[in-house]
Amino acid sequence: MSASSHGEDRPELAIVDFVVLGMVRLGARSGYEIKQFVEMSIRFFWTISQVQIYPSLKRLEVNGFVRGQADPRGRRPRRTYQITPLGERALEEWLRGNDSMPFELRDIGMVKLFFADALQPSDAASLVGAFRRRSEERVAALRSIKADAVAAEQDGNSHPMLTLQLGIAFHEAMIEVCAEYEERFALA
Amino acid sequence: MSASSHGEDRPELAIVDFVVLGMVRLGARSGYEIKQFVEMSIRFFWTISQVQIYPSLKRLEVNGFVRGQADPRGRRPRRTYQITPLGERALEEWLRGNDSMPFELRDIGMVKLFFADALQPSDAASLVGAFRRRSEERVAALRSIKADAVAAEQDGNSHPMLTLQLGIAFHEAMIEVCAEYEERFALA
DNA sequence: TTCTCCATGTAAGTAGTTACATGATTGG
DNA sequence: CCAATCATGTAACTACTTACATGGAGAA
Repeated sequence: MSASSHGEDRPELAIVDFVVLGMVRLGARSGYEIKQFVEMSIRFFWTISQVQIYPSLKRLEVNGFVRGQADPRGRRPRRTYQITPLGERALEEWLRGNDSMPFELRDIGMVKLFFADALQPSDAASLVGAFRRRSEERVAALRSIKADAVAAEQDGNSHPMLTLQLGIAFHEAMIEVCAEYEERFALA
Repeated sequence: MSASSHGEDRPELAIVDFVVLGMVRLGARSGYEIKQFVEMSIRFFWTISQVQIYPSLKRLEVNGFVRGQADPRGRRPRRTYQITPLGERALEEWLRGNDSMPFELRDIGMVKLFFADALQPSDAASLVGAFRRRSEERVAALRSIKADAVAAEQDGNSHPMLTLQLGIAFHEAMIEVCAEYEERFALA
């Protein structure tokens, strides 16, 4: 029943597992740090909740993709992880697999905009304004984490910067289209 | 426990219900047509599966937001729906509520790009290329449904056109950033 | 000592998907 | 008569979230 290419009894990995694996590769050690890394980087296009992380680390360990060891801070228990060569290969394989790159954008804001003709013109206009402002805030937030991307770049990881630029460009495009629309509406 | 403003025993509505309600308002009659409308319009930023639609229509009917009637085609059973004034108000209220417009973008493609430094440079480059091509295809797909947006516009619904332009601008921005990155990489 | 952060976990729920099943109608 | 489309449904599952619980460590 398992789709594992080895036909063994290892748990099948989900997307969250590759995200966790990728973050361990980038230096996140504990589950707690992984959550922080996600919040500082990919949260603009992917989120994971704290609850998902610990079972995920277990699955990765069972598969031999990470090695974990008890690493308490004083009397506070902690478990830290490192990626294994097997894990590196698994991550690469997942990244190369063109099987699973469906375009998947889910945005309630856009849905609301789509239906905005159900509103009074003034309410519709304020919805467009709210949408535009949301993107303005996001651009500011993205600009504020640029230093992290620069740091990653100097560490040999240039793609975080690429996704940062993509995010900024995305929201700038939203702002521009909204502004044009608002202008047209103001003239009418 | 129910958050219904009337404190009654009506089922709480989820996002999918407002999407269905909005589509009924735009003229989708049966569950089948609702699915088609979604595929022709908002599928680029929101999808719903066929399975969700029929329970959703029931919830909306219980709430009095749509009126349904048996409307068979020959011996094939069919149920068609219309939005009620109460439903119009509920939709407007949901659209106006600034409570639930969190930015929610979930894109595996971007996640893969973020982690692409784990790959050999050539593999990373082809991932960027695949990402760019995905957006190119999407722009073409969006351009091909422009006629529908124009038709909607002449029908008094101008916001579908706005979301279409947003989609096009979004992907054009992705293409541009990727192209720049690819150029830089090619020189290195 | 009290607040914030570090660190992990359980339980219960909501949302959404895939696979499958059924059967009528329409057009070539 | 055969394929595509119309039309609805059930069952089982995966993914993800929210709420809650616990407690040590470090700083003010």
